[in-house]
Amino acid sequence: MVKIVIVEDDVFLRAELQSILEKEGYSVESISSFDTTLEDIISAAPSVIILDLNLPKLSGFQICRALKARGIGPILVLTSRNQLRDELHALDLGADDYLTKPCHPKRLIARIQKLHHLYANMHVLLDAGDFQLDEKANVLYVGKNSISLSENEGMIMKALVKAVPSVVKKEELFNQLWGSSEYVDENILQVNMTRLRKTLDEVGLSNRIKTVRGIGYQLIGGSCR
Amino acid sequence: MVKIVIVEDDVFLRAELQSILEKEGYSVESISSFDTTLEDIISAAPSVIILDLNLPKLSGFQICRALKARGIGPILVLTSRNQLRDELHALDLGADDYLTKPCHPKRLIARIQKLHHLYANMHVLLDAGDFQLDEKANVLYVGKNSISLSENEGMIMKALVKAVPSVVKKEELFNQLWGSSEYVDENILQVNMTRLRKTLDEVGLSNRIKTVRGIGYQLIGGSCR
DNA sequence: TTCAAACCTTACAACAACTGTAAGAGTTAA
DNA sequence: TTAACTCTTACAGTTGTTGTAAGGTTTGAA
Repeated sequence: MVKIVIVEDDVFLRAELQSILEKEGYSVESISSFDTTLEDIISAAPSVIILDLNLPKLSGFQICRALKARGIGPILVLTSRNQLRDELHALDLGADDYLTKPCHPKRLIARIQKLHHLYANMHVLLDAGDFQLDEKANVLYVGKNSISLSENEGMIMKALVKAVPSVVKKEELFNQLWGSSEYVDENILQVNMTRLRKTLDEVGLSNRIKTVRGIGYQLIGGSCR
Repeated sequence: MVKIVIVEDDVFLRAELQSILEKEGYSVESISSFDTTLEDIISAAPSVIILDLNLPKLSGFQICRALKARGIGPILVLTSRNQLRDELHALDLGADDYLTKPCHPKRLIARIQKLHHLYANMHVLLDAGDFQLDEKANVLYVGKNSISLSENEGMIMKALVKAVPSVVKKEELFNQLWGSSEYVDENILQVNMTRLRKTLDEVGLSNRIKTVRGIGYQLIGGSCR
C-alpha cells in the first residue's frame, strides 16, 4: 500500500487532494497543525510526502530540511508560491519536486508515481555531502567504495550525521549506545570514538569528528549542498 | 567531474545551454544527429542527460524509452512542447524530470543538480520482487526490515538472484565462493546452503531456494514485476 | 521394494571481528 | 602549573563466520 501524507493547512484543498489521491488507490493521511507535524510525518512512514510551504507555524522550508536530515522522503512541494527563488530554495533544502498550484491532478499523480518509484528502488541514505550512511545496514559509502561499520560505529555515525551541523552531547550518545539505565565507564565512548575515527581515516575521511570539550562531538566538513 | 550530455537539434539553443552549464562547472557534450545518438549517449557515460523531444529522426520519446531500458539516466526532458499529455507520456516512458522552454537557467541547474544528486546516491539493488539485495554491503531488504548476510551467504544470494529464473550450477557457485583452483569438500556448499536457507527463514523467506538435483540451486517465487 | 547417489543437518573447533575494561599518556584552559 | 578532560593502546571475553567431519534423509531408477 502506497501511503501519502499531505501537509497542508487549507482544509478544502486538503480534502480535494485526498479525494483525488484516494481515487487513484493511494492511502492518504492529512496533517495540518504544526505541533504534531514532524512527529506525525515520521511515524506515518509515508511513501511520499506532499508539502505546502505556507504553514502556520514552522515554515515548509524548515520541515523540508528537518525531514531530509532524517532521511525521510520523498518530498513533493505543492504550493501557490510561484517565485523561482522559492522553488530553488525548496529544492536546495531537499525537496524532490516542486509543483505550483493550480496543478492538474494528472500531473500531480504522474510526479508522485515518479518519486515513489524512484525511492522505492532506492536506499534511504543519510547524506553528509561527501559520503553517505546506510543507517539500516551500517554501511558507509564514500565515492565508489563502501565499508561496513560495526554496530557501535554505525550508531555514532548516525547520531553525528543526523545532528549536522550541531554538536551531539556525550550524554545523548551514551543513551543511544548503552541506554540511560546502566552505568558504563565514561571511557568507553572515547574508545569507540577512537575506533570510529580510525575507520574513517582508512577511507579518506580524516579529521571529520571534532571534539567539543566538555560537551560532545561534532561532524564537520563535507560541503552541504 | 559531472558530465552532461545534451541531445538537442537547435544549434543556437544547444550552444546557449552548453555555455550556461559549462559556466556552472559541468563537463558538457552536445549531440544532434540521431544516427550516432544512442551509442554516443551510452558511451559518453553521462551523469545527466538533457533531452529534447523534437528531434529529426527518432523521437525523444523513443530515445527516452531506449535509454531507460538500458538503465541509463537520469533523463531531464527540456522541450518547447507544453502539453500536459506530452509531459505525462515522457514521465511514463522514463524521463525523470520535464521542463518546458523557455526555462530559467537557475531552474534548469537546480533540477540537474537534484537529479544528479539523486542518482549519484542511488544504490544498485538486485531486485528479486519481494526482496532486494545490496550486493556491495551484503544486506538483504525484506519489506521494511533488513538483515546483513555473511560473506558466503551474500555471494550465494547474489548468484541466485542474478540468475533468476535459471538454475545456478553447483560448479559455478564453487567458482564464485572458493575459486576454481583449490580442492574443497563438496559438502561445504551444502552446509552453506543450509545456513543461507536458515537465515532466509528467519526473515520470512521460506522455501525460496530450490534444489535441482544433480545440477544446482534455483531461486523461486517472488513475483517479478 | 531396494539401494546407491545426492543431498541435508548438526556439532565442533579454529579464526576473526567486536566490545568493554584498564592503565597510562596527551591536551586544554583557567 | 594543575586538574579536568580527552586520547590511545593493550588485553581478554564474547560473538559470528567458516570449514571439517560424521551421520541422517531423500530421491529415483532398477
